[in-house]
Amino acid sequence: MRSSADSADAEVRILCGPTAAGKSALAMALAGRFGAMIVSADSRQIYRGFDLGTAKPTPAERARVPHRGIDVADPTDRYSAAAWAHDAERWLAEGAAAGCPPVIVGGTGFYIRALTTPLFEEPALDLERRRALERELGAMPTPALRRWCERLDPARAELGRAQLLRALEVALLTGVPLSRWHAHAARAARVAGRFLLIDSGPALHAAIVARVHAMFNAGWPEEVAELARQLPDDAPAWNATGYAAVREYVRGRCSRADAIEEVVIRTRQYAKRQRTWFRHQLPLERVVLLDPTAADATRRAAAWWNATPTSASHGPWA
RNA sequence: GGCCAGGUAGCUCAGUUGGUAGAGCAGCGGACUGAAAAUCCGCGUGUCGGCGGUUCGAUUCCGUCCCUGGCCA
Repeated sequence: MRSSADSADAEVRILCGPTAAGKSALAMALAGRFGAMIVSADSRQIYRGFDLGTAKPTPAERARVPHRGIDVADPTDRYSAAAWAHDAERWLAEGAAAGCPPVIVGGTGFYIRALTTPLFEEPALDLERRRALERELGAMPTPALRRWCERLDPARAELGRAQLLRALEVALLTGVPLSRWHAHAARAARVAGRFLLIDSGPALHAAIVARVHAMFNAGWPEEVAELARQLPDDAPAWNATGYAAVREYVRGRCSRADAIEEVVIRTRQYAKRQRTWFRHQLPLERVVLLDPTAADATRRAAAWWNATPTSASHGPWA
């Protein structure tokens, strides 16, 4: 049935969910079965050298299944959701050209949404003014930023520091509040997606503990010691979960046990934020939930893979 | 065995000159348009170690017992 296969490919398949839930293993299984290409939607796996602590696919896995979205930025670079969405369109086209149906796999929901629901069309910003402004705003305490934002773009004033900085930057550089840009400069989506939301539920906490121990045993501290030798402490890649704690450990400022405990806590908090994000930010009618530890998980994942866009919306709910 | 210091939220502790208690961390919920593994917001009933006594009223004062740590035997 040629036509049904074509329509199934019209929407890109997206595996998402909290960290350590088992997305990668499932993606590898699906890719092996359907000859797919994996496109990583992970804001930390993009950084070269940050391997063990980001649970990056191993060289062996990358030899077995073609991957994109890994090792595409230097740890001192500031990557972005917009950059990922732009690059991802290219990667998806590469997969199609090679005859590999692409599957997006990752926990960075914001990146994925930037692809399926594009960010607004940003006007060209004066680079020099932007740098100067960044320096000035960066030195201000968060409450001051908030007060200023209440004047320039009140709709954004309740958000976090990073969002306040962005709102002020856009308002001051373009003369138009960011929330107004959002309302009037929307872009049409070029990629539609359907989602398999992977979550192992109550088993996730234990899985995180096991994974953190495995990372330490695999030589994560050695990786961090080497990175710390080469990179400034404020390189953007360092704010990957746990890396700062492991750096403290390799510098002798805390015990191995303390570092492990800290990383476990940070990872759980991260997984919780991801759950909240996926629970509220995804288009529900395009989402199928799956517990990868369930007995029939592989069968159900394959069924999701083969479902046409129409049947996906009536698909099985976990 | 004796002396001293403690026993209050999951953890570390504060406090109540007697009117049943609150911080940090953890946890839970939420926000999220070019830093997103980021950045923020909200949420605190717990036999105040047990049992007696004094008191209108005890987590607080007294007695006793139990537990933990330290010192002395």
